[in-house]
Amino acid sequence: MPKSEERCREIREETRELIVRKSALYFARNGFSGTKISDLSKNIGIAQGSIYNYFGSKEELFAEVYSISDKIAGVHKLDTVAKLPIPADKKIDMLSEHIIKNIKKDEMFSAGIALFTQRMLEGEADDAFYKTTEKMIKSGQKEGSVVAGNARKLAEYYWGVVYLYALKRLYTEDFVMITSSDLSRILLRDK
Amino acid sequence: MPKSEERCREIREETRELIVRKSALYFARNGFSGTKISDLSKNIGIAQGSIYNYFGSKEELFAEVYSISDKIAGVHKLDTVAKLPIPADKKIDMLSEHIIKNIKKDEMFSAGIALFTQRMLEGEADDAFYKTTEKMIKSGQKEGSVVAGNARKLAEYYWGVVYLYALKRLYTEDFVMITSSDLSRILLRDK
Amino acid sequence: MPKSEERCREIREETRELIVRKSALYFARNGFSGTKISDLSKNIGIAQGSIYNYFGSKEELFAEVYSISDKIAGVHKLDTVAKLPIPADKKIDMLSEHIIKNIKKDEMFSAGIALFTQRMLEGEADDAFYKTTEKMIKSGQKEGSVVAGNARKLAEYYWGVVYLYALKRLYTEDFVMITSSDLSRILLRDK
Amino acid sequence: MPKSEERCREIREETRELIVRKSALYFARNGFSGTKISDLSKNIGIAQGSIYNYFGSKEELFAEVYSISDKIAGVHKLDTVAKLPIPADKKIDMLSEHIIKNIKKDEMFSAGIALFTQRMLEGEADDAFYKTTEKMIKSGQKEGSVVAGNARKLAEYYWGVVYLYALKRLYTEDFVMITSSDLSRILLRDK
DNA sequence: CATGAATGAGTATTCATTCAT
DNA sequence: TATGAATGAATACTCATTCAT
Repeated sequence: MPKSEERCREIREETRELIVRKSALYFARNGFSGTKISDLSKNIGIAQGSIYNYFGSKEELFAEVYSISDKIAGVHKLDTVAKLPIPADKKIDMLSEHIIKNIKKDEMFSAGIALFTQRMLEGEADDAFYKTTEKMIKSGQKEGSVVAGNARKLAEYYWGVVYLYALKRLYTEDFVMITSSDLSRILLRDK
Repeated sequence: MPKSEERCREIREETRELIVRKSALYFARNGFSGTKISDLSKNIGIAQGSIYNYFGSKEELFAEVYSISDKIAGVHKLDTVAKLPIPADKKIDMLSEHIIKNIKKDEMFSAGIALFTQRMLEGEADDAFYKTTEKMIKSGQKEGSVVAGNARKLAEYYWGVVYLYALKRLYTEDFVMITSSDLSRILLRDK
Repeated sequence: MPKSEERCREIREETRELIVRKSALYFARNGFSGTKISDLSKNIGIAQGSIYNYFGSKEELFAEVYSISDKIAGVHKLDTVAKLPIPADKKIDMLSEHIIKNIKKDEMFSAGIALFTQRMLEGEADDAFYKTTEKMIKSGQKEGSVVAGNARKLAEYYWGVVYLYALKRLYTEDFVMITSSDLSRILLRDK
Repeated sequence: MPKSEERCREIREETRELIVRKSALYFARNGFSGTKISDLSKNIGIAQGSIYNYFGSKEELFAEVYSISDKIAGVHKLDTVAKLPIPADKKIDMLSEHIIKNIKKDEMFSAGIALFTQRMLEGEADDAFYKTTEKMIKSGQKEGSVVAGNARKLAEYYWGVVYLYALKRLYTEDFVMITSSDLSRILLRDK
């Protein structure tokens, strides 16, 4: 019965995915210690024991969530944008627009950003990510559109602010969102 | 012979203060759930039981820490600055310098900021604080030194960035600090 | 495959019942403060944590034990006896025989009586219970078989003595039990 | 300064006495485990530490309280009454009157009775006490004034009821007291 | 001796994890 | 594989006792 076996794997994959996504939101909001497996399972709508059919431990689940936070946040989009044959300031505007739009409409995006950045803060995550931003910044500085200053600092600053608004989105209903041009202005000179 | 009542109160006050200050740093770093009373007591250098001579529960201690986070961060300094008879851009520069200097040299300041802002995020803290910043921003906008835009948004943005670097300071050794003029630039037009 | 929901409820009900019954004996003997959850769990034969799957706290468990003490003691039997179409002195004799027999043979009965009466002493329990006894006493007084005196006083006295021997049964091996006619004589005139 | 030394011992003796008496009431009401040193000290009006200047431990204090419970209850009065050259029924009436009067007017008497009887229940206390009562009962039986039955049983029964009303007095305001003749009737035939 | 803050062993409670069904 | 009751190690909290003043 190859078909049923196939279907089985599918279901398994779906459940696993469900767990990871729902957990991501919970972990992003409450942190590792602030998240109880019992809460998680209630939130997901499965039994506590079931989680352990997919992940060996809370830590393992968290690691998985961490490791896909970049996918959730769609961080690879950055590379796509970075490679476009357009001026750096355009790239930065595109990026900012993309980010602000997604923070507004997609809670999961915010969770991804929050987790990904926390991972970065703890020195675990992909340095390549900052490197790409730095490159964009340096091009912009050469082109005269980006403010002066250490490129690494500016990259950290830019993403820090993104993290900040992802957090705000996750924690409160009631805050005033910045615009994509506010965000871009971190890097871009006033015109 | 009983201890002098005066001396007794003094001792209590000192110990209480010690507990709160040391706990603040710990809570700021590890959050509520991530903080164990046993760790705290080790860190403070007193017995676990002693903490309960001053606070009824971990939650109560945390509430106290939260409630004094503004004092730890010295938030009232903002009022002093706001009242000075100088242009808004000068005030903002002074404020930014004060903040950046303290984040660099005083971990406790960062802890205060972090806790205070989290409290704000949870909608518990003093709105008056933002209000003061907003006023400064509006004056600056009239004077032409501050960028256009909703004052509340700008205030939240400014303090958000402060929070961000307080967090960075608390979590990692290794990050590139922004300058006070980077911080001021959130509000001030490029010259 | 999930356990049948029916079976689950059954298991829960059984375990809950087991905990309450075994705890009742322990609480009756040692009081609230004298009872440790660790002792209870050892005595019941389950893990400490399991108790907390059924009761939120030691206090809650105690309250439950208290609240069913009347069922444990089978206090409703009193109503049955009270309604029989026989003279009051016969009813009283039947009641006394029932009580003395059960104190002798059933430790749990004694525990129920002890807890129920303590609850009464604390003013929490069912007054209806005394009322029924009072009625029986008043009938007996009209019929000339019961001693003169305030019916409430006699009822309290009668049940007080029952409580006393329940306590003796719980605390010591070595005491001289009264007979059912000793007990009845509290209410009945000498013939 | 022999006088001052004398006075010193006196004060010490008074404080010790105060502790024991106040503790007796507390222990009688709440039992050993239900009594906290902190409550005790608050209740007595001295510091916790001070109690340890007089007693080595909570257990030692309790033992002291236990050991004087007979003095508190004035149990030796029983011997005095027993030796009077009057019929047993008169003795019993006198005893009952004394007991009921004191339960009504003196909480401390009730505490003494409660503790003394509990000690008896635990098999620690003075058997001589029951023996005296038994003798009185046996005389009364010979004289025809006391009901038939095992003297030990009757003695335990009589004092059990005394204990019961001492407890009621300690726990509640609101109960109907028996009369001394109710109490005597446990032992005496109806006339 | 009196005091009350400090102590830490003991007790209550939580929660990640296991396992029989 | 899904379930949720059971587990016990980890954690929060209490309280008898000590001790510097």
